[in-house]
Amino acid sequence: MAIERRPLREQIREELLLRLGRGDFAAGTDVNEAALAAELGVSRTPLREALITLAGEGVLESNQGRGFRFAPVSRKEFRELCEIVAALESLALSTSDPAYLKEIGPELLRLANDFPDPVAEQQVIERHDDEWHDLLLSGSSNERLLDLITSVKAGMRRYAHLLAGYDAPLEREAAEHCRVAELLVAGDLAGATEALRDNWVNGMERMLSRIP
Amino acid sequence: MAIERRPLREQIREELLLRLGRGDFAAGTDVNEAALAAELGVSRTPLREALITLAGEGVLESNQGRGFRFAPVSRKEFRELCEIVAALESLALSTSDPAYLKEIGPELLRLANDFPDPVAEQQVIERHDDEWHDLLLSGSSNERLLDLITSVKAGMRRYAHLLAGYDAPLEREAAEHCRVAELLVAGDLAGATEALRDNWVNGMERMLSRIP
DNA sequence: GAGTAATATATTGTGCACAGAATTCATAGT
DNA sequence: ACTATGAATTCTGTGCACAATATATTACTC
Repeated sequence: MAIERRPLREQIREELLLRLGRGDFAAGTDVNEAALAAELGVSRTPLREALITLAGEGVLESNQGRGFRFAPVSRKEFRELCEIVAALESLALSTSDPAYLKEIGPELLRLANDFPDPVAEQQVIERHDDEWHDLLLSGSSNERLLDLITSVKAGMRRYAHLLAGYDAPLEREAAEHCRVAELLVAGDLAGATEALRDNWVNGMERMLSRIP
Repeated sequence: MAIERRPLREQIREELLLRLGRGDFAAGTDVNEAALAAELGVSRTPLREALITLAGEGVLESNQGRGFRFAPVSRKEFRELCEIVAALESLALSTSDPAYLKEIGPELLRLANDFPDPVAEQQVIERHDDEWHDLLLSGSSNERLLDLITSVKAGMRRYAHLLAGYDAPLEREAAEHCRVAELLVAGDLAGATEALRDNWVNGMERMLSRIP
């Protein structure tokens, strides 16, 4: 058994994000610290530390005396988050080394074409999508930017389960990823950046209808 | 006496950011929780909560078993932060209501021309600059974006005291602010966005030499 | 019966204590 | 003198307890 040698607060944070992605927590509901701590088998102290981290990422809101609650979801906020991530990923891509991007282009193309089956679990699909974006941005030397993107994306997890079982857009998503990869192979960095932004905007529009 | 009715962790966070801006903490040094808590007159619990928040904003780093330390500064990271804020503020400005921007244009112009005396305290200059940027972005309806910008700027506080007493660039900063405001009054939103990005890039270059 | 005051309950915010890890210091051995 | 080993110390990570605040319930008046 590989014993975990990391602060509990980080493990708790990841566990909560996992459950959030599964839709275990309803948006807008209060967090009962004692109950949740007992369920996780930890004390309130590291749990609260994880909650504070998540509040900083926009997953939770905190009110004086009322503790934490899962931030409500809305079309408006989803649009806001997509716009932010689009801008940040565009920045990361446009400041990456073109030579490196050309090099990983084929791999990106392969991953895009190798999109998982629509009947696959939501988790699998998400992981595959994340993998593609991570590879795409792996050439950026702006570490702060990559951290920030990760953080903002954590805030988008709240919307993950709302879009489960939505197969139709998968092909379009794959097609758009291919387009980005092809432009990179062709050495057109500006075009690829534009295509990436379009991917986010289009993906956003596709998903918006599923949000209350 | 106005009794504070907010969580201690938030008050502590602000106090630490204030001291950081004054250069009270050397970059790269460890935080001694017990000592700092005693100095602030609070217990370690809310202090740690504040430290965790600041770590999420990039002000601090945390290592297992070694606690927190003030993140080291570097030209590379300063450049990264400027690029990020430039992109985020550009996004905020470009998605603002043009009519509103035209309306506040004159006020922005007035503020830009009314730049404080170079001999003024660093604090005063910073506050004035922040005020201008806040007003500029006040037309954005993307609340998440505004929060994010605030958070990233908090991470830049570590560089504030390194740039104290640097009068020469003040005029150029003012001139560039004027240019943004004039373009907004003229109704050229795209141009203003571009000018704002230039302001960040130029400001970055101006300051880079002062960083080790 | 509705509205308000008073009480009880539940839950957070903060302080505190202890165990365990990391660092420092001392000591012994080569 | 230098390295290595081990003890002592410092400090973090986590659990726990209490006080303050918010919420729910009851009692009471009109």
